[in-house]
Amino acid sequence: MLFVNRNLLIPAFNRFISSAKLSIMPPKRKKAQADVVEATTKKTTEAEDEPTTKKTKIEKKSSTASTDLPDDVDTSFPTQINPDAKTKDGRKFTKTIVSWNVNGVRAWLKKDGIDYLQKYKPDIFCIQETKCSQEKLPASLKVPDYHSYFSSGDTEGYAGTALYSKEKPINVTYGMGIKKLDDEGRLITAEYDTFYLVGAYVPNSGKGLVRLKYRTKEWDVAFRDYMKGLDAKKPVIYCGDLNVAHQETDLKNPKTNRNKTPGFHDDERQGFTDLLAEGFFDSFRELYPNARECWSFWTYMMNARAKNVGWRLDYFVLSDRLKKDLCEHTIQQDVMGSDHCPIVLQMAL
Amino acid sequence: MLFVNRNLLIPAFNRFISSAKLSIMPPKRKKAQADVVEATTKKTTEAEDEPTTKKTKIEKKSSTASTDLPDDVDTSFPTQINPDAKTKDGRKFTKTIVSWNVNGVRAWLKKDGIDYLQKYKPDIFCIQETKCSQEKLPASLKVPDYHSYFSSGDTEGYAGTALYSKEKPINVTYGMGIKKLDDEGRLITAEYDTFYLVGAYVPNSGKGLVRLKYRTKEWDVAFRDYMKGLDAKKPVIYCGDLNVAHQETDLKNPKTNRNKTPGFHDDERQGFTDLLAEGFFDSFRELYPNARECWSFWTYMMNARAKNVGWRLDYFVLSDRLKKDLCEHTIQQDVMGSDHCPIVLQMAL
DNA sequence: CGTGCGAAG
DNA sequence: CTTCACACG
Repeated sequence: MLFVNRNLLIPAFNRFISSAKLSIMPPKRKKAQADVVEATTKKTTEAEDEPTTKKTKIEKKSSTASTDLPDDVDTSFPTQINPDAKTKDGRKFTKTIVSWNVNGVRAWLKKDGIDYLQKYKPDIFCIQETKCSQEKLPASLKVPDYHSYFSSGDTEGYAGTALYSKEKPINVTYGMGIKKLDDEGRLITAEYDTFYLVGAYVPNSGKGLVRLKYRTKEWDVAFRDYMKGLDAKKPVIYCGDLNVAHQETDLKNPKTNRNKTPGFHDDERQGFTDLLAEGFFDSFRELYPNARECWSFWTYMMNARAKNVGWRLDYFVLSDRLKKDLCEHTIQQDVMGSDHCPIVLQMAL
Repeated sequence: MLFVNRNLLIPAFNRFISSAKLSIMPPKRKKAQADVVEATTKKTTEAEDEPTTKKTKIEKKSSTASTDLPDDVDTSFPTQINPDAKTKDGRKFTKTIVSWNVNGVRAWLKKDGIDYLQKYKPDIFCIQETKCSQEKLPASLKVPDYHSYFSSGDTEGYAGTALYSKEKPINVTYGMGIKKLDDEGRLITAEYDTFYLVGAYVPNSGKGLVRLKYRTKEWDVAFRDYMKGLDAKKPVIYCGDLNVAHQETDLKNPKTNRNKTPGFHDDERQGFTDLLAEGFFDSFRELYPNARECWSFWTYMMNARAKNVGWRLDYFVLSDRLKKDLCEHTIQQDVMGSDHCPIVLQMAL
């Protein structure tokens, strides 16, 4: 009969694999990315993440970095969790916290994303962009051994966050108590004995930066106050998709994206700087100031992940007084299931 | 690594097959359908195609039909094209004409629907519900040996028809010359030496029959006039998705759908009757007045095709004076790629 | 259920 | 590119 040509299944199956569930090959890191040759028939769409520079660069020995560094400086960072992570002064970690923008919790579920919990058993698991109203949350999101909390906004299928916790928090709150900023389900705060855990999906400034003002003048400002308030009571662990690449080394193409693409506008970067100035630190950069290609996000467009053209948008930002308890920060770049990958914080708390 | 469990691929692959490209099993016809047991956890959604009757019917020897007939009456009809089809008076067919509602020409293309042309090489091939504006028509829709004509409406991705012809028609027109009815790309007329070929996607009356008036009082009325006009000049072959099940034997569940579901409202049926009264005939019923389960459409919902709960919505309606040239009418129920299947007319012209 | 749109990222 | 909403069938 028509359509029963079994041979047709092979390429279809391959397409199926590469498109959907799983990727066998992790993205190549630490390889000369400046040499990646652009497709010759490049449709000048938005050039978002692709530099238009085609100058035949003189090859360097190990030109892995988007910002140059002497060859003897260690630019590496961990992408695999260290089961023996310790603080500087030798105390072993006691808590594992994960943050992951899952880009649609229902799609992520179909890709068996939830298995992550079974496999890595973090103490706290924050996810962003659930894109799912309370009513439509699949039952399979409930997981044994975890208390779970879901926040969804007013607009169906937009934004939304969730928090899983082995230990039942003392208290869980949603938003920062400001109506205008709390209607998109972007913020969950869990209070524990010795710290606050804040999971956030910071508003994207939008195409054409149409929402830049809302993001920087409203959200960032109010959120800074919110963090100060918490920090005055207990130290804070703040994590999530912060929708900003702080420095030039936090995205592949700083030159082409600066003040053009949401996530790398000077105002967004300044907002992050201002937050840190209030007594917080970027735990990843604390541990790996010279790390390069440390992306946690690759746009689905233009094959960015395969080419490792990415951004670091996901962070653990901690109260300064937690610095002594910091053990490790991992970026699990080979875990698939979203356009972001999970980031993992290990603390001795 | 996570997500590399090869065993997970098997069910995923099965789901992939059954959902998308191809179905290995043709729908079971001519089997006792009245005995099909309803799923016990039946969510009373709309009961559209499912009778709510659960009375334990007394089994009949061969209760294939939705309307009862003596056991010795032939209720069969061809689902495979007859390469030797002849007229009543023994003249072999010279022309093969196919009509198929493809439910999105781009999705249909991905399912290799276009291969149908290579395989069956009809002289004329009419498709409905292309759901594609002119600009977005994929290049692969152009096929060697065929002249092709595409009509698309004003609203993106809605309705639309096309016509392929081996022989170049004398003339091709779109619509019936009435602005209000011509803005959805529903009608293509090709003039040949000895006949007109009209391919149509008749407006669906819509959920809640919100568009019943437009369909019956405007479209049906105007279209009858249009047909009369053509028929006055040359005999007409009119085909397409007429969005009506004419008689009770033209759908699985006449009782539950009558005057409720679009396609089986008395006004729609009357419209069809009125058209025939102008000097046309339903070529399928002419050849197979007692045929049962002769569906050309199964809703994607409720597993209707697997259960063979369908409708005959696709027709070849011919000018009475073509009756002598009629050879065969096939309903290719095992050709997949849409929620409709192709219907095939063979004529000695 | 499945197709296509349009918004969002 | 991929998600989701919504419309339509």
